[in-house]
Amino acid sequence: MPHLPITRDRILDTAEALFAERGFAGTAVRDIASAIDLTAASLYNHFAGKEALYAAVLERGLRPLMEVVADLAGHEHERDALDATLGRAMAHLARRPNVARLIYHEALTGAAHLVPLTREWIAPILAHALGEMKREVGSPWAEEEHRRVVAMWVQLCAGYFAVAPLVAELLGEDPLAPETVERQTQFLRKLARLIGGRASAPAPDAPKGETR
Amino acid sequence: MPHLPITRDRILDTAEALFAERGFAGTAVRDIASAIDLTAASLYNHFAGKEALYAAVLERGLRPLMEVVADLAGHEHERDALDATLGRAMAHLARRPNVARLIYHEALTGAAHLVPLTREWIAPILAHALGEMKREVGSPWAEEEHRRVVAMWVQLCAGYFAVAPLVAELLGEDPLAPETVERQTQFLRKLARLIGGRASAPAPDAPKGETR
Amino acid sequence: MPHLPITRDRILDTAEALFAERGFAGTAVRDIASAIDLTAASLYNHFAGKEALYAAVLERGLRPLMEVVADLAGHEHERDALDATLGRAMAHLARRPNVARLIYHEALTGAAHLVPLTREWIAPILAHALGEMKREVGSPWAEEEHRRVVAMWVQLCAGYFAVAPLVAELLGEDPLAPETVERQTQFLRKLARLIGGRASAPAPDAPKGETR
Amino acid sequence: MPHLPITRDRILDTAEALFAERGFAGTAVRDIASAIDLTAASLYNHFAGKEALYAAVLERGLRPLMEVVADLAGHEHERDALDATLGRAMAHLARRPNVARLIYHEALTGAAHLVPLTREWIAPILAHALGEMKREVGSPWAEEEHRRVVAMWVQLCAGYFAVAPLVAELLGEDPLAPETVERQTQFLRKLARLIGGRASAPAPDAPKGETR
DNA sequence: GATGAATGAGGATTCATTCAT
DNA sequence: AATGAATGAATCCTCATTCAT
Repeated sequence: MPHLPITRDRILDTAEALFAERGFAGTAVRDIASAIDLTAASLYNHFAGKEALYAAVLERGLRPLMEVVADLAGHEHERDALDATLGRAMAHLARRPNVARLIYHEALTGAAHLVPLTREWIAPILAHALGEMKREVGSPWAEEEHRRVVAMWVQLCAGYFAVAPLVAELLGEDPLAPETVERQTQFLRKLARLIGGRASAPAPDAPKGETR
Repeated sequence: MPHLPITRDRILDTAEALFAERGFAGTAVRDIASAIDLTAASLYNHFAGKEALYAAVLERGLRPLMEVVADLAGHEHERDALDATLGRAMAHLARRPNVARLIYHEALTGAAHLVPLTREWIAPILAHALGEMKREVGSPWAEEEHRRVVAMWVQLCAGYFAVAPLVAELLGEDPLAPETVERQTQFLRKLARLIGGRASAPAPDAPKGETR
Repeated sequence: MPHLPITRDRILDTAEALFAERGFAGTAVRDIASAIDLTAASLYNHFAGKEALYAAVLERGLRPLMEVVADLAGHEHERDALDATLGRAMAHLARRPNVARLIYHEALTGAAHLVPLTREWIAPILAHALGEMKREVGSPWAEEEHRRVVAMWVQLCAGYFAVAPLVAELLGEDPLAPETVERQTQFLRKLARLIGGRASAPAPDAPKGETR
Repeated sequence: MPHLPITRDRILDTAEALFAERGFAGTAVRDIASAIDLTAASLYNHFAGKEALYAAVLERGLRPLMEVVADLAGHEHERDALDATLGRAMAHLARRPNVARLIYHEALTGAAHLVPLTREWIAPILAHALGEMKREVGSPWAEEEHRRVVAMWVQLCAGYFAVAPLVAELLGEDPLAPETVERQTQFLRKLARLIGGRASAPAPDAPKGETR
């Protein structure tokens, strides 16, 4: 049972929020520090610099997400695999919407920090997913299109949370509210069924737990 | 037949590229200026400031895109409307991929500049699109889901170009190459057919021109 | 006929004085700037950075000194060559005592900036001087000692000005006052005669001009 | 038989090395501390501050040197006094070359820390030395020049070690190697004989012990 | 004695912007 | 139009120092 988050974690929390909101260049170290009543100088007792802090934020944010997805890879052969993947990924992102935004910030600005991480994690996951899709029967997608399908799901899951602020503004609903997330998840599952993804054939039934 | 682009346009071009690449905060006025062998000071003879320049870039980039979409709204009732929309939007974005990235930068950082523009343009377009969808027969989507469908298409069109740099890095293909864009467009059309969008029912036939 | 020194030169002047007084690490860019009623930011319109400014100071200070010495090399064969060298070098250093101090600062801290300059200038001069000494007749110095003789003269000329502040403090006389410099020069000439330097044998007569 | 040097001495050793290398302003307390696997904070358990540490370094470095010279003053009347002085001073400085560099750093930067020490030590020594020189018979030096002679010897002894790094770089020999030091010492003794210092007349014979 | 954490005071550098020329 | 020069406000970061543990 953890106590109050220790300083280092509080810094990471704040930094994550600000980096997600303003991007790397738009975020001042001093702002991160002062958001938790710290001096910028003090922050340097915990992180070597802005870059190092940013890297730590990304690492901490992406690792669990990668693990969620990688974990899925293990149960892929089950019927409702895609349903479960969508559920868990959406649940995870709903709890850490900033991670989605960080990913998009990175993707937009060249992904310098992302590439090393993704080389390590995304590549194997992608390979696995593509393998699964190939084995699928009755899929409407040609093998050449499989990567596009994967990319589509990423866009629809992560992108939903990444652009949430704009959606909130335009549509007047809170995209992060639990019910909204749930509705979006159901929407994605319906989409999955319509386009005959891996889990298309049998059972849109399992209640599956959205992870803690 | 345009001559050498006059200074103002060259500034806009460069600014668009840099803002798209680095975001607003990450782009220095001096970098924009020196990219076309100009002093930062000179740039102020053409634009009132960084903000004004950024606004001009957005305006110039978004207006034609809006018009493309708005134009579609006028011929919506035609059979292959969605197909045509996808084709034109993708073609437009392929020519101005930076616009997509600008949109995403904006969406990620609160969309302060985007909101006024979108209030003016997006709202009516969205309303129209929703109207069309409602009139559709045999659609698998409940009315509650219509907005999600629209958002999905936006994500899949603009998002594709926005995250192009990362895709290029990860997939090793050039997402902006004409053939790649064409394949992605075909992919989206296939998706449209599978999920029974507005144009789903009847005829996936017309060849329609991709503009320019 | 030059007018008021242009800003860039005034910066160099001030920087030279402060670097000579406090060393590189001990000198704040802001102090240099404010000494001529400039903002630190303004200084960056003239020099790329502290390092670049320092390099420019060294370059500007050392080049004429090198030329004085190199020039001597051309008239080495004359009788009173060493006398003339001492006179000119001392006169030059008396006008730019900061240069001597800069050299010593550099020598003490690793000479990172000095080495490239000296490789280019000192090496040939040293070679020439050694050649002259070897040709000398009746010299009390073995060839192995020639380099030590040269080093000695450098120490006694430049060193005199470099440690001038301490001398001033300890001895209570102003080492930079013209009469004091003249007396030190005479002292060195006497020393030269005593140790039978290159020009020792014949004529301590020439009136030699101390350069402009 | 000394054990492992206790912390205080290790700090002084490291500080001496770094101050000699980089000067006072260029040396960070943290660097001194971390060089012996200590925290900067811990260093404050041993010294009141950077200034105090620097003063302690100077004190520890200069006192023995002063004593060597002062000791000489006691045996001045002996024939080979200057020979012995040179030998001991060079031997001492060869073992503590950093001291020479510290002295020069001080001399260059105003000698704020040096002046109090020198007032106390140098003044009497200087007075004594001058007295000895005056008593000398057959000296080529006028009384007015005596102080210059003393200053010359200081420059040639201490200066040799102070600028050693630059010499090493330029001449490609290690100025601190025992043989090199010995050769330089012999050179200075020869110089002493040539210019008829105090010990000029008689015997360059004494075996002299290089002190401790 | 040692240290993690905190901090005020700089310190180098960047940046958007202005203005006289 | 263009620019060199200037600048206030930041921005990232370092440093010497303190203090509770």
